[in-house]
Amino acid sequence: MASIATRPPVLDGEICDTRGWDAGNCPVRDVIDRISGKWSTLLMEALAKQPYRFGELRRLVPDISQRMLTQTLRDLQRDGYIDRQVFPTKPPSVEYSMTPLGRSLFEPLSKVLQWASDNHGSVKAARARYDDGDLA
Amino acid sequence: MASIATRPPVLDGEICDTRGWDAGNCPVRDVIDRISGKWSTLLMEALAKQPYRFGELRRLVPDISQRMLTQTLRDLQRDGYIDRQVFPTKPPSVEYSMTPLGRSLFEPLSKVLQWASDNHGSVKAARARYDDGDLA
DNA sequence: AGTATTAGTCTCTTTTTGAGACCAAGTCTA
DNA sequence: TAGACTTGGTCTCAAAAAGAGACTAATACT
Repeated sequence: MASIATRPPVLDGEICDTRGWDAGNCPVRDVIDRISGKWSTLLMEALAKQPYRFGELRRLVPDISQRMLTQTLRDLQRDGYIDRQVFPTKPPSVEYSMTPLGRSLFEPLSKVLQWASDNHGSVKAARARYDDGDLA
Repeated sequence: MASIATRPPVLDGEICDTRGWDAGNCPVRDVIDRISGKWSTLLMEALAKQPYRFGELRRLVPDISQRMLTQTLRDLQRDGYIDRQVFPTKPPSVEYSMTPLGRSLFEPLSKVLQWASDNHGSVKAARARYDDGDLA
């Protein structure tokens, strides 16, 4: 009922029906939630090029804490994107490298990274516009 | 010096030189950090299909809080990915829709989403393997 | 009068993240 | 030989972010 003025029509649940999109129980979310952290893509980008050791990654990403580096690497390893190999030296050294699964994910992911690089200007411009307060 | 056993060689800063990759001052991070939140991709995915109103999005993503919905939408709007249009009805209704910039980002992004959907099984398998504790 | 709607904001609690000390075992330096 | 430095972490504590839920104003419906 109701029909309030010129309001756009309500289209309940159409998305769900069209592609079976149940946001609450979604395999895509299960995967994406893990790689959408602040550090995941950054570390993937590094390891996509070559294997790195713990300390090297820490120097490469200067503003990550050891705690988050450890944890993010573990998460990526758990999901099968990277491999962890311990060299029994003194002190022991640990090398992280990308798995085939990781590389297969990084392929589409790198396209997003490329987009970000290409369109950084547009995004900065949009931010400036928004911050100048023209909400008209 | 040192030369500790069979340890892989240290390749300091190679990544930086090769592609000018300064993780601390990186335009890619500036863009990625915003869209890598827990809810950003989810809302983009919804709005890529059609415009939605605030309450519709809330119902569509049942486990998002109003607070985070408001904030994530504002962030996406600020970066120019979505548009916010207020209809002066009583009570007022607000419609969110994707901008051309948003669509252009969603193109590569949807590939990652597709990958997640396709490879959910492999990721779950990797997790099971890891959790079974075979760190051999 | 009472209830429901809209799109939020405000406060309070819980979770996540960041900063930094600390660890063992060995190597290098003085 | 004492002291400092290296490795890849873990532990604790403080700060920041996120979640839960109450609350708002103006109006419509019952």
